[in-house]
Amino acid sequence: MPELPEVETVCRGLQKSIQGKKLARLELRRRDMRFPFPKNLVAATRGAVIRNITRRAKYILIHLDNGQIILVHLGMSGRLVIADAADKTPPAKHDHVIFHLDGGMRLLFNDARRFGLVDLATAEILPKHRFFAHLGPEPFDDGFTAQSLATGLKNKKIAVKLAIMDQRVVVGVGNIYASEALFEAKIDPRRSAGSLSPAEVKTLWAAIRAVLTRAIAAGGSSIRDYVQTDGELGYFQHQWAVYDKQGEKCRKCTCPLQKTGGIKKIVQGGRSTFYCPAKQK
DNA sequence: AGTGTCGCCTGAATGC
DNA sequence: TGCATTCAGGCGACAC
Repeated sequence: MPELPEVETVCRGLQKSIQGKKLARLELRRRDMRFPFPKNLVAATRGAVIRNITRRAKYILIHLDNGQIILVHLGMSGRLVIADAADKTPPAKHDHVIFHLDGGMRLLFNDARRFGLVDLATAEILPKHRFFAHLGPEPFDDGFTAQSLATGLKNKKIAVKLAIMDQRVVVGVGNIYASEALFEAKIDPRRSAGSLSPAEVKTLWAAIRAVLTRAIAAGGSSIRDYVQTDGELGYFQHQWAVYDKQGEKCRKCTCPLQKTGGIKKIVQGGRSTFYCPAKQK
C-alpha cells in the first residue's frame, strides 16, 4: 500500500517522466472512484501543460499551466503506470483514469479497490479544500518540531499510536510507520498520548523522521523507472522491524522467545498494531 | 472538541 | 474444486 515514502517516490518519478508535457485529454473510464469525479474535470484540464508535480501528505498534486491542480490520492491499491507511445496495450481491468499526453504517451491510474481519488483544485482554494484544510505539518518541514508534536499529543487520552496517525498532528504517518516509529522510540503504542514525557516526545519525533527517511531512501534506491509498475517496487517492507512480524523476535533481540512470545499484534482503532512488549515501555 | 466507529472496495488468504 | 468468510487499510463522515 502506498504510504508517504512511496508517494514521494512516485512524485519524483512523475517529475522526470511527464513534467513539461501537454495533457491532450483525461479519459475517465467510470464516473467515480472513492468519490465522484468533479463534473468539469475533463474540460478543465484539456490541452493544459503539466508544469510541476508536488506532494502534500499522501496527495499527488499535478500543477497545470492553466492554474488547475489535479489531486491524486492512491488510496490502498492505487498505482500509476507509464505506457509509452509505442505501447498499444488496451486498458487493463481497474485502469480507471487515463492521462493521454501529447505524442501518445499515457499515464494510467489503476486502482483495484478504488480507495483512491482524483479531484480538482486551484492554488487559491487548496488551503480551504476539504482534503487539505485540516492537515498538519509535513514531517520534514520546519513546522514539525518536538514542540509541535508535544502540543499535538498534550492532554490527549487516546493511544499514542492513534495520535501520531492523526493528520492534524503530522501528516504521512500511516499504520505501518506508526508501529515502526514507536518501536524505534521504545514507546508502548497503548500509552495515552498525553502521558509521554518531553524527552519521550523528542525521541518519538526523531524516530518518525528517521523511519520515514529510511523508507524514502529504500524507495529511491531500489526504484527502476520511478513510476511503480508493480505497486511494490522500492517498498520498505524488507526493513520492517515489527510490522507484520507477530511472534518473531525483534531486531537484535536476546529475549527468550518462549517466555516473551516475541512481537505482539493488537488492534487499535480497528487497525493492527505491532510492538515488542519487552522493549517498548 | 475529543473520541470512537463505520464504510467504501477487491483480491488474497483461509476455512469448511 | 468450489464456495463462503475474513482480512487488509486511508481517511472522510458521522455519532455521541
